Amino acid sequence: MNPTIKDVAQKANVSIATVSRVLHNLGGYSDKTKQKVDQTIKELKYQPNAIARGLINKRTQTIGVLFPDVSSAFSSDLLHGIDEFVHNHNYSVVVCNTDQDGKRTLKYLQLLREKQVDGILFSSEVLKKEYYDLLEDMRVPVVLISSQTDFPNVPYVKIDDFQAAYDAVDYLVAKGHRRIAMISGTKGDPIAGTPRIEGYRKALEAHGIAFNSRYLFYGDFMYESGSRAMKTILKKAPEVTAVFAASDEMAIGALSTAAQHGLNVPEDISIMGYDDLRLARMVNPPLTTVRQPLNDIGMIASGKLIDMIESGEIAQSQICAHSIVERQTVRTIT
Amino acid sequence: MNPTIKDVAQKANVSIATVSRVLHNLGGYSDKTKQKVDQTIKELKYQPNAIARGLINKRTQTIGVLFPDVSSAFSSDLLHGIDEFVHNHNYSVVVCNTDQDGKRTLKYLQLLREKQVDGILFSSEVLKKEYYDLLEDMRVPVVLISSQTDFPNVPYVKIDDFQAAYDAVDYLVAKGHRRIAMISGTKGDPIAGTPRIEGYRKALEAHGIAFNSRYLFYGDFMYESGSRAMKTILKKAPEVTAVFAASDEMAIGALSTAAQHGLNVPEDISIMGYDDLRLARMVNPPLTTVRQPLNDIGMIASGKLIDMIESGEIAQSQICAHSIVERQTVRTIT
DNA sequence: CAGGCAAACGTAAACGTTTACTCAAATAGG
DNA sequence: CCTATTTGAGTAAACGTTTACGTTTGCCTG
Repeated sequence: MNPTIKDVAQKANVSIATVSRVLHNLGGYSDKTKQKVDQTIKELKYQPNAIARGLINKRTQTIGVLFPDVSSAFSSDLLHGIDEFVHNHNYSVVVCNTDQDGKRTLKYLQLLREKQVDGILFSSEVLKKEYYDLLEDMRVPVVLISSQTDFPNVPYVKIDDFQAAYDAVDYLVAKGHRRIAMISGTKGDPIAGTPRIEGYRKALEAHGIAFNSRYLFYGDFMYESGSRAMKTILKKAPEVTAVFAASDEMAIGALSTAAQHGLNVPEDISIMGYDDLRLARMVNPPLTTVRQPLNDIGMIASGKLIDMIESGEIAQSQICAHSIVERQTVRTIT
Repeated sequence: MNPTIKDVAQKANVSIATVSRVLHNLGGYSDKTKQKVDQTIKELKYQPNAIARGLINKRTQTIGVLFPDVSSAFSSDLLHGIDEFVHNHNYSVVVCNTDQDGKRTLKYLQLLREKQVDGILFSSEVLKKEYYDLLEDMRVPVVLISSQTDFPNVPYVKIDDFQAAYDAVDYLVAKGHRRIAMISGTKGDPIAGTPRIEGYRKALEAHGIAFNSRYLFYGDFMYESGSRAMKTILKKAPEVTAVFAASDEMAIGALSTAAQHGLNVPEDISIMGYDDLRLARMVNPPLTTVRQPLNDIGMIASGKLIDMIESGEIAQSQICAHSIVERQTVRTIT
């Protein structure tokens, strides 16, 4: 249907090898032939077939990206960075939405294997043994995003969750708060759960504030759960002056609930988020939060992955810098 | 490296044709051979190579999706629906972020061609002649999302923008508003711009309210532009009682600005959005808006595209139903 | 002017499948 | 028991590239 390299060769009266050579600037042909070939390529509007190429050099110039939820603001910020970097380096991205479902994840991994992707980016999920085994089998480089693992040869890029939470709470304390509640992520989550809780505890302790389990609440990172948690905070621990949420979405849920209960933020209660999604700037008042540079993280992870693909060497994990972005949901208590 | 069909054939003492046959349940082999083959497939952990398969049947089971901005909430809602449908039908998705840049778009189209995608989903952008020509050349089915075209053989799926805007304004009028401003999208945008403005005008006229160009403002669908527009509304047309924004993001920008100017929404001014992104529920007060069923639109468009790929026939365009979702940013004026 | 060498190009195998064609053995029909 | 048909299987071409290797030509050197 589409013209092939063979068509070009025939029309230009050369062999396909020659066409291939001029296509790749490999030398071994005269200027005259180059001209002739270039010319007929234009005439026929010839486009190389990446599939055929992939078959022979065992490279598809494609990477697979797995997200627990593509439609979340978190994932799409990451995806933006990934897409940009990856395309700039002549790769493409195929996205898969795991829905946090092990079966689905495994299925997608199989799919990516069949499609011969050159590497895999695995985001925001813990790398289970069964995933790891399959990945090992595939002999394909993997890098984790916003996650972490002890399995060998799997670098990750993320921020320091413990430190970020610590800094957030430290910030709150510096602003004069002492009765600080936390809306944590999913209970037992070893990546985005426990470390952030630990950061919260340790920061409290460092300032001589006893950890009070009545001030610790669990959500699932989503808006509704933040909203629910805030309701119980308001009921059971109304003396709290500040709430630290382990995600912006939960923080915003808390914010709305507070407002709906007639509280002013930050006058009556301070709220601090985690992530710095685009959202955080858009709510009102704008959310003070700890920033994960998601776009950069996406780019860095892609960079590492492509390095691994092209060099065959294992990249180093990287901890990116977080920062606190002060907006208007935290007040100073005097 | 990985075992191929040939390895399986050798180990099982059959020909590769036989292996291929049992792989595809084509019949023409005894139970005994099937068992033997299935067995060795398991032993070798054989996985078919989709690249080789793609080369021969000229199908990659992959579709390309172009977004102006993958990281927008709008795109990611669409992507969610697309991803789900597409994967359920044994295709994969490769995403491209055009940044609304013609050069980039063309480049991606080329890329998708080289990668031999089976079809293309083109979202939220007008199909320029140069894109269309290239697409024609590629001989690949295309369907437009949230866009429209007169070019033949390119179906689209979207809502009725004129009617949706009309209904929104009609709703506002029914609530007693008469001085209604509009924050429109990009000036001259033939899809998401003009028709919505027309809906606004016509709805006004239908109720005997004269269109007043002082009440029409232009943004670019993004948060900041809504915010800016609101500022000028407040300054130049403070008598306005309701603002209809052509996107949720702009509506939310307007909302924040109103709040920052000490106005209560909806008591002092009503605001209505357009899209019903996840965001709309999260701001506060929750945004009244006209809903585009983005997830469904993504699924429907994917369905049409896959139909076209598999049947070779051109699908019908489809206008999806919009609806007004009442939340708390519009008040009744008596 | 023979010999050698580089430049310019062609030949063909390989990548891992699918599938049209062929063929032998088994079975069925008369 | 012989022929016709079906069943079970193998052979090889094809998909569109890349690339190792081979071949031809012309030119330079001694």
